Amino acid sequence: MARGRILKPAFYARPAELVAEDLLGKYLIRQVDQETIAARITETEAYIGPHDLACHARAGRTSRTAVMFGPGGIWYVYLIYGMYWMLNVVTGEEDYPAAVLFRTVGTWTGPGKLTRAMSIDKSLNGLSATRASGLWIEDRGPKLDTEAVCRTPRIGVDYAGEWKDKLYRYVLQNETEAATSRRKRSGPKKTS
DNA sequence: GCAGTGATCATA
DNA sequence: ATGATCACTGCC
Repeated sequence: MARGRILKPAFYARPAELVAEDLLGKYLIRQVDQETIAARITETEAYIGPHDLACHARAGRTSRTAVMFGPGGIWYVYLIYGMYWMLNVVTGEEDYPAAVLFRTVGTWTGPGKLTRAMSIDKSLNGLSATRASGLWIEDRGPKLDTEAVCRTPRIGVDYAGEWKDKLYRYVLQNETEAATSRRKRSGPKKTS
């Protein structure tokens, strides 16, 4: 049963950038038979609409992308490289295709590893993320004061022209990690 | 650095 | 029907 507040459709019926950032620190809950796994969300990516050349919906509505045109708050799950299930949640209003990819939850780094660990596959495609059944997301309290949101370009979208550099990847870090990232980004300091 | 693996999509 | 392309991972 839910130990936190289940995120409602209104949470998802917003632009993907906002949903992607707000999902950080929430919990992804998987229930199969009597077993429940809960994992904190620490890395997401936003695919913001048909004009976003990294978004699957750039080619319009196809059988694969049809669920992206559904209402916010349903799962979009697809197979990549013949091996890995990618978990996304649809965002925005009905008929506007956009989604957020789950890239890291709990201790599983990488979108393919988290779906394998949580037994997530195509059978969840198109189902609701807003009911305590199978797979859903809960708010179990605010982010820690020691945590910060870092934005970077998305992974694996080099083909997307100007869209490959947009800062649509969101990572939840503690302050120490965030400071290290900032230092790396600004380059090594001159010492003499 | 690159192979593995299969659905999806454009082209025909 | 065929061939290219992947929102990845693990091993070299």
